[in-house]
Amino acid sequence: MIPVLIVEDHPLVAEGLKSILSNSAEFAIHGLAVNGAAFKQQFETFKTGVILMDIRLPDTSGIELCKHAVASGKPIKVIALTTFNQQYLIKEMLDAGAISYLLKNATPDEIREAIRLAGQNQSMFSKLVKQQINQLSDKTIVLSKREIEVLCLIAQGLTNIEIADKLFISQLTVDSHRKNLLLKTGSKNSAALIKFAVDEGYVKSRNE
Amino acid sequence: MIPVLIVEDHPLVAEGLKSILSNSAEFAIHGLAVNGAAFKQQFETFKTGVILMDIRLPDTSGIELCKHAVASGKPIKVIALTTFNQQYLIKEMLDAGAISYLLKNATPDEIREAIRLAGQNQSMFSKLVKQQINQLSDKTIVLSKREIEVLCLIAQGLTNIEIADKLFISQLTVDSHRKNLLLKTGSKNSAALIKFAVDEGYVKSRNE
DNA sequence: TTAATTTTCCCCTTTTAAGGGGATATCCAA
DNA sequence: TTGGATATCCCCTTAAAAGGGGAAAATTAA
Repeated sequence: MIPVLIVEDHPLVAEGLKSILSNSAEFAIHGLAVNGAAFKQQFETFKTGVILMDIRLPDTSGIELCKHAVASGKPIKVIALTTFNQQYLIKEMLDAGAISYLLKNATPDEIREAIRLAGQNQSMFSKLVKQQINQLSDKTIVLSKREIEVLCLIAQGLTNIEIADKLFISQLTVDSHRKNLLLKTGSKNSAALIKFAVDEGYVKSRNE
Repeated sequence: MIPVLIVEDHPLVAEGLKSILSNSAEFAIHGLAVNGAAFKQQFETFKTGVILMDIRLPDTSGIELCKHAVASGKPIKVIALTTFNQQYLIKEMLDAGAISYLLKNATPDEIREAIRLAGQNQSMFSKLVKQQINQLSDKTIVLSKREIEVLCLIAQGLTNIEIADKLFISQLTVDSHRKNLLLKTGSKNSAALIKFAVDEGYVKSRNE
């Protein structure tokens, strides 16, 4: 019997998880935390088992909570369960010590299997997540702080001159940054660059 | 007893919905459709009741299915249930005949209440959706089909000449569309336009 | 069957971005 | 302390987008 702690702020998804885990005697639901505060409280009495961890939470991020859980030294495993398939989130979550990373379109069978595997210290990733992880090792696009700064201003519709004014640097410098952004991201022009930026989470869409 | 047809491709959410509706004798789940094809089949035998309709589906959109359902003339009500809070989706869904629009972070109580209300021909909207609807009456940005088509190609990084080739129209026409897009959306340039497009859901982010 | 919108096409000029280099301080990490 | 990346600045040319019009078919809606 594997104890499971669910961290999930969407009631519907939480309900779904409870439903698919409670049909079987294999799993014992320790509790449901709808935010970081609730999690920390419930984690106190959680001695061993598996945590199903949402990443975006009202008051904090699942990445922080995962670090918290791992740092406790308890024999627990964290499975990330989220809608977000961004490279940088996957990387941070795995760096934080998560053993598996599933997307929310996962089937009940996949989730149950991931929990079983976690008990045996084995990983499991959604197909799309695997692709992202493979790309992680190949070509890691690393944008510098300044480049990200410029990128965000481009996304706001500023021209190079306006960006230069805002950052107190020469227009030529902004020009360089922009060229490097296109080069590094493999984008053909500003439009494609911004699309990339939103996809990769450098620029946040209003709906994320 | 209200018959309910669920249209939802995320297994977890579907499971959650089944769970919160099956506890009560008030609702009778007619079926679960995970895509448009399945919906059309199951809709054949659905005489009256409420449809919980996801918008983004693997093979079609909930907007199309809603139109289909309304056109049938059967005494049914459609409730949109989705993660997307974009103005144009809300508008299209309501235009298609949906009575209510809920976000997926809705509570079980809210969902049950929305179904009851739908049976009495009354609407219900999530808080954030209400805000969007209020803004709708103010300034409604309506992009034409062709404009959206061009917009998506711009987001892919194509130049006007490439878009013209792809759509078998003159480069000058694409130029016009692009100008109108900037004008209608109030964007200063392509970068801002693409940001707007992702925000409003005209262009899908990889992570949505 | 009008009227309105959409789609298509065209003129013009100016501004901005993109593509091709290069160069020098600075800062960070091996 | 010595590379390597970063951030800054500069040259050049070409391509593309933006800004300002206008106008005729084709659809769509009233």
